[in-house]
Amino acid sequence: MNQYIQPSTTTASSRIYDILRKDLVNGRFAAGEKLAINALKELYQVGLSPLREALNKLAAYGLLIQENQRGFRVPTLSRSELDDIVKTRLALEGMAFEQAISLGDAAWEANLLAAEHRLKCADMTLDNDDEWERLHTQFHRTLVASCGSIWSLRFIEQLHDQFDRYRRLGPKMPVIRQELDQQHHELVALALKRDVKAARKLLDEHILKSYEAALTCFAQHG
Amino acid sequence: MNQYIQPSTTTASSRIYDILRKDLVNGRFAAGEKLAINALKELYQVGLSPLREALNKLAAYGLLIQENQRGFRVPTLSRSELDDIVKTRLALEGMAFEQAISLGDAAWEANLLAAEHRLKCADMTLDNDDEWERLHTQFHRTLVASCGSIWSLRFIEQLHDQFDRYRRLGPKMPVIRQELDQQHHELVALALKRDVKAARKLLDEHILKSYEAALTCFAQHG
DNA sequence: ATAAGTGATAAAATCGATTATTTTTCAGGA
DNA sequence: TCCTGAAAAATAATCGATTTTATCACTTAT
Repeated sequence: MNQYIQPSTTTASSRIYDILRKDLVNGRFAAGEKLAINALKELYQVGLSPLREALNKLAAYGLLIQENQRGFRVPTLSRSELDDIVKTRLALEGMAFEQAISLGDAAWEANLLAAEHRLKCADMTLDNDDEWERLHTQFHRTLVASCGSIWSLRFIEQLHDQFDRYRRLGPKMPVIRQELDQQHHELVALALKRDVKAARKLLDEHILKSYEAALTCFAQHG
Repeated sequence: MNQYIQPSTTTASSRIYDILRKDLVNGRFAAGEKLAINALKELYQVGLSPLREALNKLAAYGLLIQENQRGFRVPTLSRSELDDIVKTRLALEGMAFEQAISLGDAAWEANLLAAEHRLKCADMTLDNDDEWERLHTQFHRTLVASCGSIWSLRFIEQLHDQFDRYRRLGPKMPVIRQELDQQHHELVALALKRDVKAARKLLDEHILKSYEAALTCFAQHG
């Protein structure tokens, strides 16, 4: 494992960080909203110091905006930023996937099959969205895990969180969702066949299709 | 300006963040070293709360490693990580530069010429390394500034900081330095000519040459 | 009617002290 | 001599209170 991953025993600060990160990605707070620190303190039943440390980390990570003497705000959403996120994902994730296919060993293949299977199982049980989201994130992480670039993986994860802020706002789209699920399967198949070209092409399509889905969040909301 | 930039009035936390970030990039603390928070408190004459907030942000940014209940450490340096940083820079910065040349307007051209000129002036006065570093960073930031992708710019800046941790450890190399300075001038010339292909090629060479210089930090140290 | 000032209120940032955890030290036993 | 584990010391994390800064409602002057 690499030195940039944190765990070991857990602190109030890291716990609240994980929770807030998830809540921010899930759109629990409105875009542009100012976070009232004292309210958060009550809401999450946590002290001021660990809370502020978590908020500071989230701001450095890009899930919050920090303005000196004015606390923290949720970043606004815009079509142009979504476009940027998607373009950057296409480039970074595409390269990483190609590398991952070239470099991936048997353990990676096994992880990939396992991640796909777990995701498929979660697809069946229609409730428990949270769990599906977790497995979906894990699946995409596994796709590129063997690319060999710690920094690319880091950036890709950050972009996924940003992208998901948009995607999870939109309405459920069973048709698109089904197509995306189908692509998950095909991505694994192409990856295992080491068909770099075709896999890359399909990943691009996959990202663009989910972009399509994410775009609908503007139709509904602002 | 974009919402991810912070300024306005300044707090103890943001002040100490800027200082620590610079000191970390400059190698003031040894790689792998554990930071004694109380010592930092004395050293920078700052309270515990703002200091911890700054450290948390730096950890999220990648200039520190945070381990629960064990405080903060300076990330170690390794050949393989440097390779990763350089490869990722080549990809991200290369794309961004191509875009920047395509999209840059007259204001960008003016900024570019200004940044180059300031850097050249700093080249003359051999003392004041800090100022040169600042202008050098600013020059490279300007090169890609008009690429249109907030997220790429963000990642590129992060990678520059990481790269500079290595570069600034090595010995001064006047010959390579002179070649790099020459390339700065040529990069501007090609960018203004909108010669995307040649500019991209030169930027790649530029990054690889500074990689060469950064590599020497391993010859000296570990 | 608008703009600039003023005081009250709310909120953010910071401090000093306390609590929890890790690390070190050292005595006792194999 | 080398473990082992308990006590002591050091350090990280957190809390509660204080200070500083922004915000809002209101007054006064242009």
